[in-house]
Amino acid sequence: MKVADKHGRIIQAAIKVFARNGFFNSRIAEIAKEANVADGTIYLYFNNKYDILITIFEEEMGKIIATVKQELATTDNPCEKLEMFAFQHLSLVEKNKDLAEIIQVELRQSSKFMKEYRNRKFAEYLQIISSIVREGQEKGIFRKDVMPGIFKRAFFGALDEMSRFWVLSSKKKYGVKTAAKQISQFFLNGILESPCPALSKVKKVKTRRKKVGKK
Amino acid sequence: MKVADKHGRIIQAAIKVFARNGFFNSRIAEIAKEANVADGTIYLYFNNKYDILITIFEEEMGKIIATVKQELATTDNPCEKLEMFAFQHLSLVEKNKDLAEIIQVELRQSSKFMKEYRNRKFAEYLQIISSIVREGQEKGIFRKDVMPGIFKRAFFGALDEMSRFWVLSSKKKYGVKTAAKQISQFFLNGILESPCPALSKVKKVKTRRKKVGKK
DNA sequence: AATATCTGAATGAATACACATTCATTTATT
DNA sequence: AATAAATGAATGTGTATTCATTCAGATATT
Repeated sequence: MKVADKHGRIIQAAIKVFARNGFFNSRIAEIAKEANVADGTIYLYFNNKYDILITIFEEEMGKIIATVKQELATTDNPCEKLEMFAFQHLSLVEKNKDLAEIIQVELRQSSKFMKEYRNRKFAEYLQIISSIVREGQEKGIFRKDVMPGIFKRAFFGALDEMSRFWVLSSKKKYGVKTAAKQISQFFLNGILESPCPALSKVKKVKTRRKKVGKK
Repeated sequence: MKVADKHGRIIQAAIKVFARNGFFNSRIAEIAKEANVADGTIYLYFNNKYDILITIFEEEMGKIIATVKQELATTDNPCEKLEMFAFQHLSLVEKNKDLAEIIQVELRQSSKFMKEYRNRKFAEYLQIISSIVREGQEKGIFRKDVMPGIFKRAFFGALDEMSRFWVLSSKKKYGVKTAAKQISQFFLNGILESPCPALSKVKKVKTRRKKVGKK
């Protein structure tokens, strides 16, 4: 039971190798070597190279969603939930650099199948955010004109880009806590010190123009 | 001068084909066919397949940065600049779906070179955002505790994720204007209706904890 | 307890094939 | 006629996948 669990070893090796070279530039032989397994052995556990990638996503993403949901259940304050989500997300990325890189970089391959696939799993993850927003709106804490569907993407996107920075550059200028705090504060309070001056008396009339409704 | 400009035709064909299949799943033969050119002709204009991708990025990204900078010069109100940036970004994505998909999906390939590459060009683009923030802070409009380096990523990330949604799903639930308006409002004003209740009297002491200064 | 038989997980050399790139030839331009 | 541009069939390489073979351990036979 020490050298066993080939499945797990292959997955872990693949995460490492895919993160290192990218999916298309990774050789099955390299994964096999990393896992201390023969090339052919991989095909006893996976149908093909692509199947390994899918499995990584499937198995690991599930864990993440579960972890986050569980953590959020410890408070019912929407503001705090948002901040917790940010912190959790960034922490998970930091703890699993290789996995994060694969999810961020490789799973964006435009294969039709992957598009669908990513959507399904991600929908669930994004859903967490929009639920928080709706909860906050019901409690009268969040503005009613905030569209949860847009918000969830904006919030996730902000975290995601911040992660990418870490994943790709590896030299972190900001800590997880600082980043999580800042980002959730942007979204909660905005960045305005005083009300914005000209927005009412604007006259530019350049490209953009239209109403969008006061509120 | 009608059937000429092979360079341009190849680039345009490649944008289409890469967006359709992804870089690695695209065949030179397919690009050649799409451009009405012989396979070999492509090698009269480009060193190799990868060179085509680089060129797409180099040529098109430059145009975009120029356009956005020019547009922002029409106002000196930081708030408005932020909203214009959002609108411009999303508009450009909408107008160039294929290109947007390539920049979003393909250029995230983890090849070492591309990492560096993306960074250089993107730095310039992100720089635009942080400049707006600093300008706003100097004018006393934006809060001083906002870190421009984090903000630029958060803001760009929010727009980027919104774009991805459009690029991948193609069925737009929200218009460009609505999205740009919402996203810039999130960042300017936050989403709070009333001050958040518990944040002061929080006791959870779960994972996160730290200050960041009142203001 | 010793020996024979079976089993299927693991191996890695051999296979098969897709496709980027080349270049001898053809076609257009001057 | 000379030069340049374009062609596309042929080449060669790289690598995912296969499969005949091995062999450690389980099970049966004596």
